Amino acid sequence: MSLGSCAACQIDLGISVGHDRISLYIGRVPQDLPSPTPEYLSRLNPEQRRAIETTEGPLLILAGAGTGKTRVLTTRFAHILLTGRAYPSQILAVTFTNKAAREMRERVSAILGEPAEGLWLGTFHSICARMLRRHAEYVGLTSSFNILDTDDQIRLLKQVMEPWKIDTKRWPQNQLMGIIQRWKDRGLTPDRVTSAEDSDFANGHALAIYRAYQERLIALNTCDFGDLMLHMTEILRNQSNVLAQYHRIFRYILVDEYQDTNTVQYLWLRLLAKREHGPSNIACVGDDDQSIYSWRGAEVENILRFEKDFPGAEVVRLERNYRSTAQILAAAAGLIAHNEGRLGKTLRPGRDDAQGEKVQIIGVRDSDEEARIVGGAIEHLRGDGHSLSESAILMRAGFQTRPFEERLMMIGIPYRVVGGLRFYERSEIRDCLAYLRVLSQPADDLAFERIINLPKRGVGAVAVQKLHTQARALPGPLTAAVVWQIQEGLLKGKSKEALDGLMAAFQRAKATLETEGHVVAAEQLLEDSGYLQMWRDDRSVEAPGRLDNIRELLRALGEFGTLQGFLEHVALVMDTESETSDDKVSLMTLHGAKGLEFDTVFLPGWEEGVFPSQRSLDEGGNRALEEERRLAYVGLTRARRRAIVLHAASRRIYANWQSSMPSRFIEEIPSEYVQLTGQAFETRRQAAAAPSMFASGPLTSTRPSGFRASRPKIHDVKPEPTVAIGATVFHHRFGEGTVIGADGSQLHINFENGGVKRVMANFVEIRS
DNA sequence: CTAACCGCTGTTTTT
DNA sequence: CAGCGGTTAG
Repeated sequence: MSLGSCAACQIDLGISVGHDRISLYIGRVPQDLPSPTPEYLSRLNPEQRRAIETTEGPLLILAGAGTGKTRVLTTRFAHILLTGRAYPSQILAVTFTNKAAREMRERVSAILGEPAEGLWLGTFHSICARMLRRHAEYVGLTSSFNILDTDDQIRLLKQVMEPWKIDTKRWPQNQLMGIIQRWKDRGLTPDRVTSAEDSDFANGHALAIYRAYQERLIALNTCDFGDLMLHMTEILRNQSNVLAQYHRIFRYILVDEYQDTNTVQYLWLRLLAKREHGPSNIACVGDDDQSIYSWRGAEVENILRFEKDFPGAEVVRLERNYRSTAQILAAAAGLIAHNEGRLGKTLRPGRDDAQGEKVQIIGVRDSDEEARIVGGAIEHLRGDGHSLSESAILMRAGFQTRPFEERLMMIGIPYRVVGGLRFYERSEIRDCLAYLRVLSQPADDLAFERIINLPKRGVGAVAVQKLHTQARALPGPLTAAVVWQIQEGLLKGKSKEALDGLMAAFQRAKATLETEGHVVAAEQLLEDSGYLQMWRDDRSVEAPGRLDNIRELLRALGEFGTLQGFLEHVALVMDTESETSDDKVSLMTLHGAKGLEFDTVFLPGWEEGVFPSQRSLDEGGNRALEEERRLAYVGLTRARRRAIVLHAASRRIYANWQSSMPSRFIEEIPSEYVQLTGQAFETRRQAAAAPSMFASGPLTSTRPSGFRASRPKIHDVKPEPTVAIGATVFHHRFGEGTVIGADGSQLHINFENGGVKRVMANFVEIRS
């Protein structure tokens, strides 16, 4: 994005045409808006207006679910512009998702009546990337640095770890990656990690490896995601001239989803917001009750602490909910009230609708029945004229979609799984991207390694290893090592031919890039390197589809002015705008559902161990439980009219059946807003009678984490019966059968009409 | 350097 | 159960 500058006001601007247009527009404001209440401020409630009209000084907007948060944020943005307080380029607006950024941009445009361009509006990462390209040299990068994906990060770390000879069985690199990321989330460069922050990972080598990893990233002229924030924050901390420059630019700062900010994001914001003279015009919108990303480094404390960080901050609470029925709101409020350490907010119905339906809680036998009931209910709703896109099935984990997909497929209901594998994550796309990355940035060894033997060129691991040694000696990137080896005649036979050809392809593409542009160059590179031919020769069923995807990639490439612009888009945006127009039921995780709403929401799998997830509880104790509860709250508040919670008495986890208890969250919803159906009564009574789970269950467990026994346990609702071989038993699904063997509590039963099956003993009734 | 096999390990994922 | 990574055998 090229920025113009405006001599008159001494600041960087967006596209200067935009500047002219906006300033003209602002100049007309008094005539255009004669009434004291401009149109865009009408029909807002008093709190919302306060959140918009309090433009000066720090402001925290606590916006509960469905209280018009996005509307407030966008109107505030527009209000600042329309009242002439700032030019578009003087407002910094940060979101977490590209979707939120896009939405905000569109809605601001709608209020302004023209496209909003040249704004500092985007995700934390995209804005940092944009800044970092300008100041890359301060951290030893050049402005054309590449951004690595998670896959490359792990591969790079693996390489870096090698000299330490660490037993990756005991100390998996994924875990170390996690530690490094947490450090980055907290704004800790290797130099800032104190001994107190250090990890005992691999006998205390973690920090040294982190340092080496960072050095390697710089050498490759690359960044991982965390670096975008970390480097930029470091620059703002150390380079007062750079910081001053941004202080001059940004008059107003808007932050969305503040409860999800991590420490670096907080530090970055604080640096930008706190200026030597003048107030901090920073407005943060968030909801502590919807903080569900602590496992990714988010610190709820940031929002809880806001008034201390920014003394004199105003706090506005948005509590009028315009989304859900009174019943759903009351149920959700009752549930979330079980959390401690909240800022405290009570959602009130904002519209005078009827009360609506109670939250339905349905107990079922197993996951098949759960899917059958949900499928049936959706069919029913469709029969009553409701469109499928108004229903969603929200679950704790991605793999839970499986039975629902099967069922919906069987009964012929179209569905869409949101958050599955994304376009840019497909292997053929990543291969192509690797080619393009090398073209744009020959020092990107990771990209080069991915494609050096793809298609197969007879360059194996051994050869690559040799190149690495070579590259280290030179020192330089792998591509340079290859060129050198060819020149020196160190390569022979097939591998020489192959690498010669590959390097020539890059050379030609580079030339074409200059003369005919990046699209032609990309196409030529993929052709000359033999990559496209590889798929054409592939006789498998997927091959044609993959070629289609590559064609799509090239088409998308054409939408960008430069190769680098495109690569940045891919790295940061990752999301391909999916067709939302089709009438389909949405299946997604609760995390994926944040910010969305549906008339009807199905919430399956509300069982102890599943939701709240046993793993969370084991690892994070009470903190994690509260986060799980917030997740449940997010789930319930997605529903406009109907929320249906389901729980199964037994569920197949991996290989075997496990009986499970209803989630404690079900208990926690006040009973007056709930309607129980099916076996719920039964199971809950059993649960209450069974000593334990609710009172002193695994919540406070001191069991060491990571131990295999910590996986979801079998909750013995009934005492385990002892069954003799030869006994006749009855099973609710398979009918009568004869016990022919046993394996612990698992019985081998020969059923009359189902053959031999293995069944847990407490699932059968003994007949004789 | 590839192909077959064993054994382990299973959340959530805005960027 | 199933997918992946790592090892081993050809």
